Formats: sequence, C-alpha cells, structure tokens
Amino acid sequence: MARLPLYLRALTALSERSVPTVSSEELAGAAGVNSAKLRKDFSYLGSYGTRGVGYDVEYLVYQISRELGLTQDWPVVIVGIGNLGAALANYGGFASRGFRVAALIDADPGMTGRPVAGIAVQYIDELETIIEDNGVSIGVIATPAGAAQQVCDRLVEAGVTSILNFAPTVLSVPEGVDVRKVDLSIELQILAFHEQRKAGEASPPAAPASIPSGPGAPAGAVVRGRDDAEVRAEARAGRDGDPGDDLPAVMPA
Amino acid sequence: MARLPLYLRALTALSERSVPTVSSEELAGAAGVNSAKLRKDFSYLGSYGTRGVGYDVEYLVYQISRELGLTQDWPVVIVGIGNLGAALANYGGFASRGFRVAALIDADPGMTGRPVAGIAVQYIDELETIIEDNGVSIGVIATPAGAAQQVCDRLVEAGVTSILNFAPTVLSVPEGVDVRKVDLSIELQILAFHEQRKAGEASPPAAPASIPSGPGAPAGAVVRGRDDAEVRAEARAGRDGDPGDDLPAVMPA
DNA sequence: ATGTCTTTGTGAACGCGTGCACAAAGATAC
DNA sequence: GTATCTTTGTGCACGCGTTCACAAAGACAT
Repeated sequence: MARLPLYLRALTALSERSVPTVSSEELAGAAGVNSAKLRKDFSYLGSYGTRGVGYDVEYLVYQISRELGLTQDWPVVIVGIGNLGAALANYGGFASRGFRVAALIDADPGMTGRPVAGIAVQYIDELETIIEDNGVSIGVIATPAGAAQQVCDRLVEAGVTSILNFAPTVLSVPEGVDVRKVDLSIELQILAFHEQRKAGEASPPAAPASIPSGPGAPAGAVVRGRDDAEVRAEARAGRDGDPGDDLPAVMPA
Repeated sequence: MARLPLYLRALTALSERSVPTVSSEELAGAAGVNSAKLRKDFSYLGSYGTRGVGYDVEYLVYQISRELGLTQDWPVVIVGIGNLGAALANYGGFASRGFRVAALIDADPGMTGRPVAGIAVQYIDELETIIEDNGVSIGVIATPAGAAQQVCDRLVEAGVTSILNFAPTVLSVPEGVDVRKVDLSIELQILAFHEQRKAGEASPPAAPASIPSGPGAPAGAVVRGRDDAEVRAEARAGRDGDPGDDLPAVMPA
C-alpha cells in the first residue's frame, strides 16, 4: 500500500487544523485518489470508520503511523555526500517522521570529518562498523552510478535490507532486500515523452519543413534530423561509422 | 511506457562498448525486466528486430530517443534554489540527454544573481517572462511545500505543461498538464513499511515484553507504546487532549 | 422509539499489465 | 538448396488493482 503515506500526510494536515473527523470523500479529494479506493485501503488496514460520520482523524493518524512503522525511529545512512547527498542530509523530510540520519559516508578522504547538516562525514571504510553499531537497516545511495552497485553490495553484506537508490543504475540485490529507485533523468524523460505527444497531437500546423515522416510515425518526430531508413542502413552496414557522435541528442551516460 | 528510459540507458551502455546487437533476453536482464515484456514494448513501438539475431543497438537507441522526444532539447526551469534545487541544478542528468537548464528561479531576493551551477539565479517575478521567452514547457518545483501549488499555478499559467514536483504536496493542475512527483519521505516510509513487515515475520522471538497485541495485529506492532483501544477511546472523547504531542513519532509537516 | 439521512464497507465487473508458450521468420552451416 | 537453430513477435490466459454501485450501519432529528 504505497498510498498510506499520502493519506497520512493529508490526515496530519487535518489534525493540525484540529479537524475531528473526515469523510472518505473529503480525504480522498485531499490525497488525490478515488474515495472507494481509499475506503478499501482502510478496510484492508482493519481500521474502522463510523458510518454516517466518517473517520476519526487522530485515530487514523495513529493507525497508519503504526502500520508504516513510524512509531519507532529508523536510523538511516546516506552514502555519497556530493551535491545530492548533501541536499538529502539537509532535507527536513528525513529528520522528521521517525527517520534519523545516523551517518553520512563518502569515499572521498577529503570529505572525511567535514560537517554536513551538522553531521561529520565518515570515510567509507567505516561503513560496516557504522551499520552494525547503529543497527541500520535502511541505506540511501547517492553516489555516482559507477560506485552504486559496489556500495549496495557492502550495505547489504553489512545487514541493510532496504535501499533507496538515487544513482542511475539498476541494482541487483539478493532476495529479501527491498530497493526503491529515484531517478531524475527517467522522470524527465517520461515528461518529455508526454510533452512530445501533446505537441504532436495539438499542433500539426507547426510542423517545420523537413524530411517527410513515414506513415504511422508520431508527428513529433518531425524534429529529427535524419531519416529512419538512413540510420538503420548505416547501423546495419557493419558499424563502420564512429559510434557515439552520430546520434547527436543521445547522452554519454 | 515508463520503461523506455530504462532500455535506453542499457542500450547506451552497450553502444559505448560497441556491441552491435543484443537479444531481448540480454537486454531484459540488463534492464531488470522480463524479456517478453521487453519484446512487447518494442513491438508497440513499431521497432523491428531480426529473428535469429536480436536487435540492432544503434538503431534502437535512435528509435527510443526519438520516441522519447530526446532528439530535440527541452529547456527546463528549476524553481526553488534551496539545497535540493541547487543539487538538481548541479546534477549531470539534467544537462545531458537533451535537457537544458534554461533558468533557476527563487523567491528569495537574496539569491538573485548568485551563480548556481554556473547559472545566475533569477527572481521569481521574472518567471512568466523566462517561460515565454525560452519556450519552456517543463518545470521543476523544488520549493517548500507551502509555495508549491502557487508556483505550480504560475508555471501552468505561463505555459508550462509538464511539471516535476519535489515538494511534498499533491498539486492540482488543469487537464492536459502532466505532473510527476518525487517524494523522498514517501519513499522512505514505504521502505520502513516493508522493513517492519520483514522484522515482524522474521523474528517473533525478538518481541519485547509489552502490551499483548490483539489477534491479527502484525507482529511489528509490538513496538508501539499504547494500546489501540486506549488511543481510540481518547480520540473519541471529544478531543480534550492536546493534539500533536500525544502521538510521539508523528511528524509536524 | 421511529424514521430519515449520511457514510461506510464490500461484492462484483471491468480493464490492464504481465508472463507463458509457441509459431513464424530469418540466419547460418553444410 | 536444404536443414537446423536461434530469436523475434504475439495470441492467450491469469491475476491484480480499480471502480461502480448498493446494502448495512450508525447518527441525528422528531
């Protein structure tokens, strides 16, 4: 149930405004979901609302917090204190809600000892010790892509069973270890995809003079500089051309 | 098809190693998906592989790039240059792959003119002008939660039709505008949820002496400090108690 | 106490994405 | 030219999540 945190946030807001009860309809609106879905979620959870009235806000907040395991606090380590790692360390969302940054770890010796968000960065050799001493079971990877799998392996080996991965790599982990991925470029690419579709459907008059696009090709494709067949033929021709700079808009990593 | 970026990344890696072709099986392995799924995805895309051989790497890279709209470059603006916004501006994943940071915008006048990642931060009054002058259609919101909806409205009004939201809020947007959300606390909470379930199932002997948990309650619930009925009763009693400090592990925002 | 009204909880249908399994297609060797 | 072998493309069935719609349940007014 990935929606529980959403409900919790909406409920907390209501709680602060001292609203005693909410109907499934209201809460669903605030969380941006269907009301029937919300009711079903709560019924799976075992929570009981009151028919004719709604759900008791405080009670639900407590129930969901408990279900999510937020009544205990979870020590987390952040590995890779670059731009992103530092931002994460400073991010308030970590500190609150039962999550405590137990340590910041970096592979650059120059970082060691430097305080980030009030916590001294530790060298990566200490990783295993830190995990074990603090009973850390959640690790955050904010390293470059190349180091991610390696760090992941060490975390898992040391006892971490949940990983939040910000590096643009697919991590392979043993059974029983959970990985969640946050990938900025992928999100952007998905947006670009939809954006292109919108542009293609909306403004056929905006099509610039170019190579005639084949039938079935989306209208957004007119921006491309080369014909499909051309590229395909070249690619098939034994790859004599220099691979890498013949596809301009494609990134290096 | 949210998997295309994943494929693209794997394919690009292969391309750099000058691998001419891949089978669906290999590529699926690298992307961490089922091979049948991958083949079906590609067939929807209209791409043709060669039976008995596999897919041509270069051709696929080009096709997917085109499908995702990566053959043109997309100017994006980042609004809210705090820790996270600055990290995003510095993040390499933006600059490459057809995305160009057109502007950094912040509501703090003290930030105006300060260079972040080589780009001078602009004051939020310029938002509309920037969007229109640069033809920006993708906006990134990295503001505090309170300002997010407001910024969102201005972005949309100015012509942005795709938004990547890092603020912990549900944004409401008109039809036709795409929003993707990246929420760190939610990711962590989901991990904690699974973590708790694992702990509950795995180590029943580890249950500390506590209030007897009711039947059907997950074992992880033993960590809680108060009984269900107790909280429920109190919550129902007209909310005489101080709301907010009686639920220890629950966060303020 | 009774009736009405609101809102929950859930049975059932729908749709979609996933994965299996196999036939068609092309390459490669002989 | 024929046979074999690899790998794609896809028909089909399964399972899950979503949504509709309605009956049961409780509150509230009379």
